[in-house]
Amino acid sequence: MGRAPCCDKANVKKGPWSPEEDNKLKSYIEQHGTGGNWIALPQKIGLKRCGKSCRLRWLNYLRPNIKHGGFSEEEDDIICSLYISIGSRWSIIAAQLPGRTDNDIKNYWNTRLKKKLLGKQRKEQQAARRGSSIKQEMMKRSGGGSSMVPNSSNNQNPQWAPGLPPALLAPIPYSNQEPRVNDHASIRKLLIKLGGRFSQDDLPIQLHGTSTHHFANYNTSSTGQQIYQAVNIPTSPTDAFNSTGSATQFAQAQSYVDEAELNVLQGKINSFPAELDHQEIVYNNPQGLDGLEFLCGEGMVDNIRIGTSISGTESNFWGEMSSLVYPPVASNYGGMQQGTDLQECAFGELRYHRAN
DNA sequence: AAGAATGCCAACCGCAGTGAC
DNA sequence: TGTCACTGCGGTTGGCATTCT
Repeated sequence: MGRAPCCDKANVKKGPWSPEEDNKLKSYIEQHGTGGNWIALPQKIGLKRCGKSCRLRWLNYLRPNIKHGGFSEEEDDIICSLYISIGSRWSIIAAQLPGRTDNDIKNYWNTRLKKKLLGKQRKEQQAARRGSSIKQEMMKRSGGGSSMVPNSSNNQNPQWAPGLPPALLAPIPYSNQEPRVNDHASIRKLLIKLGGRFSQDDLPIQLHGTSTHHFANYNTSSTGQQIYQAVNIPTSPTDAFNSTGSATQFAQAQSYVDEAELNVLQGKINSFPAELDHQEIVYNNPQGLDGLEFLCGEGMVDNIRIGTSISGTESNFWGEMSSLVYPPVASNYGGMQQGTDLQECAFGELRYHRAN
């Protein structure tokens, strides 16, 4: 049985909104609120629009404190980091950028940011190509073994190596002659760069050590591996929050600053089971990798998607992978394990938005 | 200067989740 | 417990603006 249409399509206006329509909608909502029923709203105010259309217009354009265009580099970084972490969950990403809408971010990603990263990837490929030929030449001369597995002597950043997933440590088979980003150093550099400042062309890579509300700090563990801590961002809210739809509410919390709603939200967050870990989150979110082929090659993503490494081991791969992918923004591993910090962290972010 | 190509963004569409009954 | 209506989300499209040839 098909679903009944939400409105009479024949009598509904489509296309761009006129200033009159905007005024009607805006003034009504400002005075009366949405009334919790978007479908009925256009009839109430005499608009020949679908309720969904009204909602979209309000959320994406008429709502107060909406910012359009002019994305800062910090916002770029946040978007990229979150995209790597959680994929195209635009509403969640938007929740981390006050004043931005999911539609705005989605458009920005599709039209500019992705291309920007692609451009960087191409640069990396070219650099990697040059680098690998030099490396090969050196290996020939020294008669050395595998060039793909880094070790402390040839790794520019030996501290980073322990966190490498097997798939990144192993050579990736590829069929065509076009060199892809399967060169370890290139992947590492690219991912580190993606985890750091996306906007800067030149190394050295600058990680977020400065205090922003998203990237508060990162520490160095006893093993020397960098551990990132996101103070305000919950780890993958969609999956981290339970199935009551609270992720959606979290995403909206930035704009709906009604105290009652915040209280409801806090209740949901407080009931959140915090035992989920990164592995589960990423494992259950294979679609989060969609579109990332351009970052590390399709073969890599396929391997990631099916949850197996080149070596055939699955055990620790996701944990390692997530530690690689998550870092700058969404990782609060310790907090997740403790099962409490996420709640505080999530609500801290809400407080932040509310304060703004 | 004009047409074509590309970029950009607002809006639409359809699906999935959720709650009410 | 099942059905239905509503909401929210992500993908896609249409059309205007800008750039290129």
